[in-house]
Amino acid sequence: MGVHRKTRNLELVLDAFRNAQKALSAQLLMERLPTEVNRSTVYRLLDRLEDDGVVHSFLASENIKFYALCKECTQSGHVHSHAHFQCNSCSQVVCLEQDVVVPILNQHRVDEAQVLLKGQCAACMQ
Amino acid sequence: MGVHRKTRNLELVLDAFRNAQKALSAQLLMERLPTEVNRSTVYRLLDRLEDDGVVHSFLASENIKFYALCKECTQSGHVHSHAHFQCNSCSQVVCLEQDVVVPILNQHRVDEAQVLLKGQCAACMQ
DNA sequence: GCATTATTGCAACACAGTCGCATTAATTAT
DNA sequence: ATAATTAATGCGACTGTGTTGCAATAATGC
Repeated sequence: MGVHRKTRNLELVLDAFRNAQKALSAQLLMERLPTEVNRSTVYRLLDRLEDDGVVHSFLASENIKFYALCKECTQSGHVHSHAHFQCNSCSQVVCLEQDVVVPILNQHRVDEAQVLLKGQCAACMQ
Repeated sequence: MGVHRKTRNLELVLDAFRNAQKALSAQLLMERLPTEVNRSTVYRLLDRLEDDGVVHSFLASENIKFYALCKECTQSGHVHSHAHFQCNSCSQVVCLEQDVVVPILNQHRVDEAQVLLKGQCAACMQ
């Protein structure tokens, strides 16, 4: 787990993710924190949490990195064959249950698959 | 096709993609152009080519947008269920032939799937 | 050739994310 | 409990990708 101290900021970040129940960008995360936390600190916390297998990250629209709590990851390596969904209307991002069938390639060795499905979420289709 | 003029820069960009035979970021593209072309111009050309269905774009590592020539796209809409592969060692990005099986979701309507496979390419495995 | 207007280059900007460094605070040893 | 250690933080400056307004340039149609 590396060296860690149980700081207030760390708890705030984890609480935010638990309450959100979805993926958050650094920006969205900061907006959800009850007290202001420095931008650098937030990025550093996210990096650490990712290293420790607590959250995973992936890219969504507009070149923005999203983070979400991991369910099946260990520190030794992230396992993220599950897909992510982003709504083109409200931009919300969620982790999906579905695993993605990673094609077998003879020219390359695939270690990881990042899958982002885009479309409309239930709320925005009404 | 919108309104277009056959400019030297446009030809240079298209030639670069044809010669590259792989996906390029704006940065990589500029490095491959025989004469210097302004950064804004390059981005504007890429936007236009994407609108016209000539190239498609997707995000790779480090939040960098890559572009590649389209083979089956029309102006009316891009079709990109094929996957992309990026090598973790040399960072090269290529389009794969394989189509991706997009899972069926009852909570969302999926319009598009962005799939980035990451690992090691043949050249880097030696 | 001339007029029209798309394209270009420039400079300034916006934004996500990073880094060095001095300060603060969580943990450990005494 | 107090002091020492060092991880975590905040700040400011910075990097890199991508965008935008505007004046100058050049491709096209006549």
